[in-house]
Amino acid sequence: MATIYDVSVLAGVSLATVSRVMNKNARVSEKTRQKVLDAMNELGYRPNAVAQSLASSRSNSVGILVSELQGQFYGAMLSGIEAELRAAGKHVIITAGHSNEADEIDGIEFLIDRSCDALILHVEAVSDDYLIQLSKSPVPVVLINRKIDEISDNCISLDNEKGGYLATRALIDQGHKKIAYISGPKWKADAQGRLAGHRRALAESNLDYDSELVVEGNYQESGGVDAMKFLLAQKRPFTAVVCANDETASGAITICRENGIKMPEELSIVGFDNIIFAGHLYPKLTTMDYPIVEMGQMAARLTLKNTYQTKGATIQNLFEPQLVVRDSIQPVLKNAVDTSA
Amino acid sequence: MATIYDVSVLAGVSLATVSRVMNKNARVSEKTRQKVLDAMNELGYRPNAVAQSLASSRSNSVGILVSELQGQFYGAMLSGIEAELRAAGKHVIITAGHSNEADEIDGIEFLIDRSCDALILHVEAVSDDYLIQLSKSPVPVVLINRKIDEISDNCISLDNEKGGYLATRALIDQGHKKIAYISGPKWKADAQGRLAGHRRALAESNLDYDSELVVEGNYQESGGVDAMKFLLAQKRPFTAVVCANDETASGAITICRENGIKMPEELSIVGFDNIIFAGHLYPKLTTMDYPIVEMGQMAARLTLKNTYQTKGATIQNLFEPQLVVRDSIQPVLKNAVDTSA
DNA sequence: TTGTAAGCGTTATCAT
DNA sequence: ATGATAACGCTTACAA
Repeated sequence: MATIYDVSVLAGVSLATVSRVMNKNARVSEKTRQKVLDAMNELGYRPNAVAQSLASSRSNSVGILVSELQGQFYGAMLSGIEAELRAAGKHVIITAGHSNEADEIDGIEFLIDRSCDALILHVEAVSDDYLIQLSKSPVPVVLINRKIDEISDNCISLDNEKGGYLATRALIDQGHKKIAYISGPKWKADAQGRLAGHRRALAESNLDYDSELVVEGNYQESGGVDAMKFLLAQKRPFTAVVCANDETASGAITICRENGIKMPEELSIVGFDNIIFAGHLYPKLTTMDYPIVEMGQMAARLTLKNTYQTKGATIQNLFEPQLVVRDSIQPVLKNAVDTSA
Repeated sequence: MATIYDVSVLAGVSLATVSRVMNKNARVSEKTRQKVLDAMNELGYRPNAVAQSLASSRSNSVGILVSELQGQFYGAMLSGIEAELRAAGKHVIITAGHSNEADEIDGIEFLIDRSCDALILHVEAVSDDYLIQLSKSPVPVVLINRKIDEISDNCISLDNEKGGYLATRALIDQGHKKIAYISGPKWKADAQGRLAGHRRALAESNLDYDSELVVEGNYQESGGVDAMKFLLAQKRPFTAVVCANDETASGAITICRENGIKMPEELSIVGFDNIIFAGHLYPKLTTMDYPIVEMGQMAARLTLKNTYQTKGATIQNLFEPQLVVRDSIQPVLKNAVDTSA
């Protein structure tokens, strides 16, 4: 592999000059510029990124930490970020935090150690304090799906509480009174927010909050499956269920169908996230749109602005979820799930 | 940020000694070892990964290139790889190739420039020659979902042709004779393989290959949607359709339902990949299982073996797809899609 | 077992 | 506009 030295020799100039033509900033005479460029071509020269990083403590790449590599939500988020960054000529280093503190910290340190120019994090387990501290370090950080007041400028987040509220509200507006809820893992902030919104909607309409109808899932199909089995086994009537995300809803729907429950006639369902699949479920899922691709782009844009001085970008820190009405809800009739079946 | 120098001073030893305790290989007296460890702790020392890479041309991380960050298939693949590698203490740098040659090459060079110790690639656009050439370079390469004879030891692939064959065969066995096919992008090798298998199954049973019933999709829901619309508009009868992957099937199913076509009574459908969602579609999708998680793990294991001398690993290069029967197919009756509807 | 010192391939500060 | 040369933080012969 040719080095900058080889190029300098072939071009008959100094190392410094070669470096200058690579980093377009400094002025170099057009003539020597060409000589150098030619030499580079002839040698098939490619700068050693590691050496560049060491010398300049920049890397032209931003580190991304996401909870899981799997899942439509994360996939969409990564796509949004990557597309925007790549368009700006930046590269992306992605790693996973697995929703647990040790892995998240490990991942963050890995990214920093690779001298990423900036970080975009979707972290769940790590504490606010840690992040506040982190944001004081030299490497710019953008948080996605998390809002911390002290560093709110660096947060791109969704109003989860409002989403939970709107989801439940959609059901209440259709006359539902017994509304079950399959939550995400309760230690997660977004799961808490959504559930809080659910409770607010209930309270606002003077509906009781029945803790027996609230069960914790895992944001995955399997959680929806288990939770719905549990709800049905309880034989406690409900006419609608809001699921903390679409995967959960999908699992729940599967179990309902296996139990011969007609949707939406006998049971209305609303999901959360509006992943691509939501529109292909049967019944097509009414859900809260989580503009995760746009938010990913926004996070990237914020990074570009903070770190690479890209200008002209308007930053939107808080996004609003929006109800997407499809086929999975309908007005309540006398259609409580027959718990004696 | 503390450097190795700070540690050496505090511990009262030389740089080399500190380096030695970090790289457990060389022998260091237990006493000095402790002194160094203490100093590291006291300073909160973290080695500079970039400097390490530059000096040693190793990075303890492997580069992964995948076509898209989005999609259940890629997500599963990434998870499989990452889990295995992380368990071995290796990190992962992920980037996307977007199924086009320029981006794929760009991504590969990016990874090499980061001095990844090895590469695991899911590439589609780049030529065999390029990859053969690449595999002669110092950095070990493992290819996933691609088989190139000259470097078959480094390939972890699925027998796509057999999968296509088996999928169609399942339908033929149920008496179907008019079988439509929604392909993946025809320039992709796996799409070609699957379609070839389809044709072989047809030929074997003396069924005509009707090119009017073969339409090209994009491996996504949208492609399934468009393709099925097209097939239905043709008013050319068929009693079954095999879709080149599950997303495609999902889109196709949506359109069928919108057109009042009963599945599987009026139309049998089989997918390919067996992504998680397949079991939650309605009807539950019969599909070819693509053991992508295992294959990802295997790719990781092969990398570990080649690059880090991990031993005791048995490598399986070729995987077999397997039919997973669910609810989306049934024996043919007189149930051709009513094209006069 | 431990220390010395020469790289690794760039960038960046001074001179010129 | 160009050239020397000292970092950057670590690894690794080679000595001791």
